[in-house]
Amino acid sequence: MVSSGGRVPATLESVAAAAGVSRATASRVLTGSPRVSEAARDKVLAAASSLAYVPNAAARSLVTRRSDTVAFVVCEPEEKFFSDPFFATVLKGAHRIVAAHSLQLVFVVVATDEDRDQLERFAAGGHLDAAMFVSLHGSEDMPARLDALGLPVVMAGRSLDPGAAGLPVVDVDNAQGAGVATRRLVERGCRRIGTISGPTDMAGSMDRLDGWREAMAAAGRTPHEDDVVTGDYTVEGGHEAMVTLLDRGPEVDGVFCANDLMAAGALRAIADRGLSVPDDVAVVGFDDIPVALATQPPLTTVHQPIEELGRRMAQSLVTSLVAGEPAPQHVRLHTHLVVRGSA
Amino acid sequence: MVSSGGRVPATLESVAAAAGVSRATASRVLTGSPRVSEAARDKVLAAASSLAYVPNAAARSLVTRRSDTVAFVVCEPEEKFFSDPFFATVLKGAHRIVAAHSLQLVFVVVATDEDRDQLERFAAGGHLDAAMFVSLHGSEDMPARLDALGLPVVMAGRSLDPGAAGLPVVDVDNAQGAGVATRRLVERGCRRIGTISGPTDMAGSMDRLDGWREAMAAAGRTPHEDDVVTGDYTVEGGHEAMVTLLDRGPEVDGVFCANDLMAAGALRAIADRGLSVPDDVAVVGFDDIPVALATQPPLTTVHQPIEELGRRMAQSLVTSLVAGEPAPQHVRLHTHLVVRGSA
DNA sequence: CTGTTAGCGCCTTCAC
DNA sequence: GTGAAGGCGCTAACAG
Repeated sequence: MVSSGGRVPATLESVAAAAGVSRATASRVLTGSPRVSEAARDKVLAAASSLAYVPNAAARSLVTRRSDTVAFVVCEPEEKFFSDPFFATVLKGAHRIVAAHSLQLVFVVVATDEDRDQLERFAAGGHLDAAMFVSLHGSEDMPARLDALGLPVVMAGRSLDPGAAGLPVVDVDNAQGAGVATRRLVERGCRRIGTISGPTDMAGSMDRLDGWREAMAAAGRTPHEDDVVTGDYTVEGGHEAMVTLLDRGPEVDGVFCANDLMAAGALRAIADRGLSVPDDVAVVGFDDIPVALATQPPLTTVHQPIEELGRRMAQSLVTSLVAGEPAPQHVRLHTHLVVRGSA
Repeated sequence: MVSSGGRVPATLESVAAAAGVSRATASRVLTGSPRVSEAARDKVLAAASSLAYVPNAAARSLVTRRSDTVAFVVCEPEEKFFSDPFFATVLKGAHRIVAAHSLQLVFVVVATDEDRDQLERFAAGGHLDAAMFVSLHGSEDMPARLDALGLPVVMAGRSLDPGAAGLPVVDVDNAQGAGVATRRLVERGCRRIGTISGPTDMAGSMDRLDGWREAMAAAGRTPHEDDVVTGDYTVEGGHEAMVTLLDRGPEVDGVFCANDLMAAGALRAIADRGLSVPDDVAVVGFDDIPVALATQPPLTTVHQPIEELGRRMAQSLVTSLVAGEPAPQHVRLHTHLVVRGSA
């Protein structure tokens, strides 16, 4: 408490002096080395606390060659991602685990090739000990590039980049989730079931589309290509896509949307047409974010454990960082259907 | 390109050697010092690029005593904040500016006193050059504590902590925005206008409530205390609050909600009652986040420039960090009413 | 304009 | 168990 507004930074040197021991011993105590006597330990600890000692991060990092920093990388060429609560929830989960291990989380956005190079040198410069990736589009190569630098890496969902094959992934069974959603529509008695898919350059989108296709086939349906419209995971995109779907086939009476935001947009398009949900058109979403409760009617949707996704990614990095063990190659989380009013 | 998967970290020393100059000169070139000859500069730059040299952050930080790191601090005792897109949007704006100045953004959540102490020592340890705060509840003292450490600080919205008086703030005129919203309800002909406020321990919530009160008074209305219900900025909270409002006064025909998420919940409660919006009850929200487009009907709401809020906060820190100038004490952004279907 | 000389604060062999 | 000494990679005077 001595130096509250303290202008004196207190170094290991001063702590050692105050404790009447050498710098080496003080260091041993502070890093938790076992080879120190009780007495010395007590004196050092007392001195450190009375001087409000805080180890200098840079100095430590310089010699340990670790930054105790983990990156949360958002690969977002189109910046739509941010308005999706999905993103914040993953971040929250990741932060929780990372903080519990006294690591710091740096937030990085990669949109341009310049950003990519900058991130790579950032990592090469020793700023980073590991990185987790979210919202991977197309053949994003940053996971592979950082992996090549020797950093532990993990991705939320597969990457379409061939170079990323074999890197740790945390995801849910998108195809299965989509299948459950589609089956709900079938069992409800929908005659013509369409789908609004996510961007075609994202693995998860494609898996959900496949899930829809498979479930349709399993139900003996042979969907027309007109019943598939590609969206962009936004409310507006979902609205537009639904308009298209309705224009192409006014008899559509069931729709599986690849995320809740698009489902919310679809709901609005349906209402604009004077149609009612779920009687005229039943709608199922994916994610189960808060907006699913705010729509009219509330959304029937495929729940995925978003926060846990973030936790598991962080856990994966911590495992290979702290424990030094290899990270699990693929963690797959479970989804389940939450039935509300829209289907 | 030589050492792509390079095991050789390349130091300033090696660059200098390769360029045939001293370490000092190499350093001057790399830090952009003017006092270097063309020739030397070229040789150093060539050597650096051919060796894929990346300066070691820790070493530099150790001597410059700057970390080039800015913290984005979320003071969130109740962790509801994350599901609000508001949060992600501020983060996005802040990141943009921070990245443009080659600073890194570390993401910090403060929920417990332990977190507070940890953040303080993190800052004291030289990890941080500045910090911006978001979602300030009650008398959160971290802004003041970091300020006491000598770090530039900025807050999104006022803090109720007396110690934070005088610290830089970026916000909108909440009272005015609430007033515009309320007036809309009055002009629409609503007879009994209620409000769902935000948490009472947040300055912005109280300002919006005041704005409602003032506008009511200006319109010659003397609202009953029953017409004020405190919410928590979540969809569920808004739903509950609306139920209460309707129970207490079924004649309520206008409601100002302190944010869009609560407005979305209110919409649902109204629909559950078999009432229609805006004919039976008109609703105005605050924020203008994407969910405002997803509700049925879409929300009439007070737009605030959320991303700009983040940009301005970052700008404030950059100003006092890079330019060394004092940050603007109070930046106030503008709001405006966006009329959609709900009022 | 450039090289030389000192550390920045800390961890870590290496002897004792 | 403990101290002495060296050096991580870089910048910043200080001379020339």
